[in-house]
Amino acid sequence: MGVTKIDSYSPSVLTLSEVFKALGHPARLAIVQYLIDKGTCICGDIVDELPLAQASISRHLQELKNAGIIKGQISGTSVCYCLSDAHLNAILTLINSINLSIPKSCCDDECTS
Amino acid sequence: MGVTKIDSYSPSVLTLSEVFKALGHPARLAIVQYLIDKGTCICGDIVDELPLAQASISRHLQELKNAGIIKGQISGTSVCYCLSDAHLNAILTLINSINLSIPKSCCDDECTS
DNA sequence: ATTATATATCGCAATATTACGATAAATAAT
DNA sequence: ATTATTTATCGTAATATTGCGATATATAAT
Repeated sequence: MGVTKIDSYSPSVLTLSEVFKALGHPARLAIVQYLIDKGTCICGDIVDELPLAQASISRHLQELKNAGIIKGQISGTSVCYCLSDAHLNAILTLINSINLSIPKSCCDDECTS
Repeated sequence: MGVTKIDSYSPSVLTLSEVFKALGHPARLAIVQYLIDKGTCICGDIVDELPLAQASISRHLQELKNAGIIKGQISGTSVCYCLSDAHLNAILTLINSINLSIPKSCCDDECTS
């Protein structure tokens, strides 16, 4: 995160920003959307889905787990992941359903730059 | 973002992950929460609120603007910022109202590590 | 026991982020 | 015109993130 002054923020802001940060990478968001669609996955499912090495997928899954977004259950040699919180599922489908429609220059006529 | 393979994701995943990424820093989330509370701010308001230099606050405001989360309107020597999308406000208050309750180890008894 | 399968971790290189002071730019006030 | 005031940008150093191959670990199958 660069050189963030992590001690200067409230715990709730820190926790919530960690959740957003975890969702703020396209690979991890794609994993979450896969879970919204299919319910569960194992690491290999995502390896087949995204153009990343197995080690990289595993790292992304760990980060989602650390942020509390997914949880994993060991099942034989594999680990079955799912969304850890029903609220999160609701939030994400809500966000997806909304027309975010964010043009890169939202207000060129009234903004500084 | 390190070495992300940015060409391998759908535009919607990329856009949405950029929004999350922008919210994924405590200073920027604190700015957004300030805007939810007060409606508007100028750069100096946030400089008084957070323990960061003016240059750093300005950079964070630019990033929120680039992600389409806030917009700014020039007013004299200052720039008045506000949330750019009513939906976003709704999403954020929703998220804040939900008991996210994300323990760091959500499922130690069933997880790999 | 050996081999196959699945996931996690290590070590490294490339890149991105963060923060700061200094400075530029642009309007407002005297 | 000069001086404040406010925000944006530049340059730089410190740190974090990302991705990969290689390897470790752990269960399942033969």
